[in-house]
Amino acid sequence: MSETVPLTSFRSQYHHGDLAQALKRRALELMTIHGVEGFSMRQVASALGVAPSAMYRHFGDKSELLNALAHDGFEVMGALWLQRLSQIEPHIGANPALRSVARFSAGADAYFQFGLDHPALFQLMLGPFGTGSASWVLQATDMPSNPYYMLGQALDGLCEAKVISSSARAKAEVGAFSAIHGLTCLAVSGVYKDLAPAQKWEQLELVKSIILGGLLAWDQVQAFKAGLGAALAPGMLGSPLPGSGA
Amino acid sequence: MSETVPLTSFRSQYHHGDLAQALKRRALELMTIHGVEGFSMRQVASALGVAPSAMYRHFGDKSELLNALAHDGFEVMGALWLQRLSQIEPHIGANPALRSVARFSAGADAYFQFGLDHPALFQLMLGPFGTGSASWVLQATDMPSNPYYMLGQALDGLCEAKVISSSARAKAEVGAFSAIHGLTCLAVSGVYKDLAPAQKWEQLELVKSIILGGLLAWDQVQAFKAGLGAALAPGMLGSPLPGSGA
DNA sequence: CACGAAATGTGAATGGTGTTAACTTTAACT
DNA sequence: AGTTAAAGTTAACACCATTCACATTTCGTG
Repeated sequence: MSETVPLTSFRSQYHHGDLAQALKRRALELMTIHGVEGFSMRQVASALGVAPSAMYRHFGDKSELLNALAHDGFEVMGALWLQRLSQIEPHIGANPALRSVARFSAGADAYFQFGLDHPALFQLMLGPFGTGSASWVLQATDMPSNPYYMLGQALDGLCEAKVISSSARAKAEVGAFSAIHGLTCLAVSGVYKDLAPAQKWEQLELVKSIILGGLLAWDQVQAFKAGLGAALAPGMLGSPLPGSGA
Repeated sequence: MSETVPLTSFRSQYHHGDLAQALKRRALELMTIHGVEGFSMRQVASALGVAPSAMYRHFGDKSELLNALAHDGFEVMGALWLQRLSQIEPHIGANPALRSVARFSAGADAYFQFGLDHPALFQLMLGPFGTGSASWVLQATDMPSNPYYMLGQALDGLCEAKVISSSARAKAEVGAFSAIHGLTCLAVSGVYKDLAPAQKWEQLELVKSIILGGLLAWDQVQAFKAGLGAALAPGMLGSPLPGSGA
């Protein structure tokens, strides 16, 4: 009986059985160790005992491999998000308002935790690397495992539970995502990167409070800013002043 | 009269007069064009018509050059911040509350504008590059041209004008900085990078509203979260759930 | 079952990179 | 003027991504 599928787990010589997969695994390992910038094709090839040129049968390019890694990373993040949601489910009671806040909070936790657990991968997915796989996040708006989409659902929940007004809901995505993403960046590879994990989680708590408060007080702030706009010269607020220099 | 300072602006041959400076200028130009990752020592050397090894008389390392660039960048950002402040000064009236809000807003504008104007430099200063010059921001807390320090002053202003409570002030830095930094990252090299400038500035307006609202409603949210904490299992909120997988 | 075709891996080579070492030229200071 | 240190040069090393011609293995099909 000749099996059509190659099932030998260790390959004696020439053919590896399932490179591409092994390649991605090793690449992720090495990237986790050496960071995104310190990552090299030749290293992963040699770590698998394979010629560097062999990789190009499976990934036409370095960026193609990194994109594959990033794509897988989004699914891992999405799974973590869902896992967090189901983990809190038995404990969040029946109050719709509290439920919606807890689910929003769990989502933020998932995003943050993913960054802390997989800093290099996070950087690859949402940082300035990988041939711009980040803009993918905005486009596939209907796909789960898209953090932007999942955040939107959490905000919908807050709105339906009357925790935030629908006018706040309409504008909430950018601010909420910016704050959570910004803190994650700072905690992973920025200003806060040397803090202890417990402190990082406390900071996430602060950020979530700001977001929630900002959405709660949305209409109040709009009124405030209207008064401010009257006090300022028109167009002074929130526009690029001329003469910035290069 | 033999001048001790070399004042010839064009160097005929061997000695350049003031490399190091010219090096930094060219490096910044090339980095602006090719991005941080596409930046190369040899390119800047050849752009100046100089041997690659000549650079190492002035910068012991690539990272040393990048750090010098980042350091200069912080001063440019600080200058831009001050410039924005002085530009709005004649227009913001006498109302202390409105004044403090306008100054906070101007600071956020400066940070954001710097990112849009100098994306590569911004990335170098506060992104995952440059041998961690980012953590410098937290340390030199008394130095002007430190955005974290300047943001702190803006928040102090809001507190003194009674726009936000002192308890909100005490916790405000992280959330405010995260949100502004996060949006700047996303606009420069992330999810929002392909949006038109006007749209980016609108988004900054949303982020500022969230921050301001979050600080305004701070105490209200703390009460809310206290109720939420009672509804949830203890320690469920804002802690890394176990079993995240690798 | 055999045999050609397609898939997969190898070795060597190209051009680019950061960095160093030994050497040369210029400026600076007695 | 002559020594010394600064600042630049050439040549080399090790590493990198990528490619091309070639070798081997697997698969589909006669």
